[in-house]
Amino acid sequence: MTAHTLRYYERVGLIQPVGRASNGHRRYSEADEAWLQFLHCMRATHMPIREMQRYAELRELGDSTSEARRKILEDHRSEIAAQIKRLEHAHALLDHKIANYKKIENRTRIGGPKEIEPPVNCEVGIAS
Amino acid sequence: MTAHTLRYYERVGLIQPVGRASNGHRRYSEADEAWLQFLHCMRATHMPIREMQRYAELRELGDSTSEARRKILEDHRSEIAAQIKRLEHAHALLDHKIANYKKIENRTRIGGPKEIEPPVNCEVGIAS
DNA sequence: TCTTGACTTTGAGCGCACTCCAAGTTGTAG
DNA sequence: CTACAACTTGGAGTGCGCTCAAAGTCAAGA
Repeated sequence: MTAHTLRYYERVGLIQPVGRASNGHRRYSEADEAWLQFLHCMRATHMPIREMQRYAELRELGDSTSEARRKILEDHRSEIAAQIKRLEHAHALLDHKIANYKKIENRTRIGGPKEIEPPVNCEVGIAS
Repeated sequence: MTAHTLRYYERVGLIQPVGRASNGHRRYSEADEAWLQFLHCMRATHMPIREMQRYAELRELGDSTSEARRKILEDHRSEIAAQIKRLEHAHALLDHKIANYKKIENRTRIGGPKEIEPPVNCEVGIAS
């Protein structure tokens, strides 16, 4: 996280105005750091800034917003689960395609294969 | 994928100029569709358009670019693996936090707990 | 014949999340 | 005392990936 980003997050209300040293420089408390780490983790998993703002806002309002906050987290958790699924699917697809590329490279280096193999585009989405 | 996006992809060279019906409307072949599906899968896993362009370009150049293309796919596969790791970490974190929220909600509804439990912020990044 | 709707084009516009610029202040090292 | 680095501010700029607007063409249906 860059200093620019930290200031940006403060500007847009993701973090409360942070403590200052006597010279006016920002001093991040451990609580600030933990919160920033959490924000970072949410951003790294593509939670929109808007949603993080909403969460931060509720957090400021205190314990009565607990359920609303939990719902936000649950929604994001679902989103994460969906992302994982997409990624795993793509990962498998790439395994398939990479293996296919290797096969092709061997063919062209050493010569034709002993048997004619079917084109490996036997699955949707394997198009070269 | 919207029609807008399809035209955009054609404009930026992700797909070759596609066939037309007699009235000038685009007609996507099955090969086009398979390729688009692949592109969609890559985008859904955050491959940048730039990299997809590079891949498409190599693909047009024919078999001699096989290794370069494979490298692109391998790089993206690594990227995907890293993403999965991040997501799984975040998922576990959210499990933790959501459980904690539920605990808090039960406490406030029913009354104090029988025993004083330690605050659940026992791990980095669990800050409310 | 007229209307409707789906497509066509070029080029501009938008939302997101930063990212940087310019000008100013402060603390430290030489 | 001077130079420099590291911070401060408000506001502007950037890059990505779409997304839409405006004006035009064409085919089918009432």
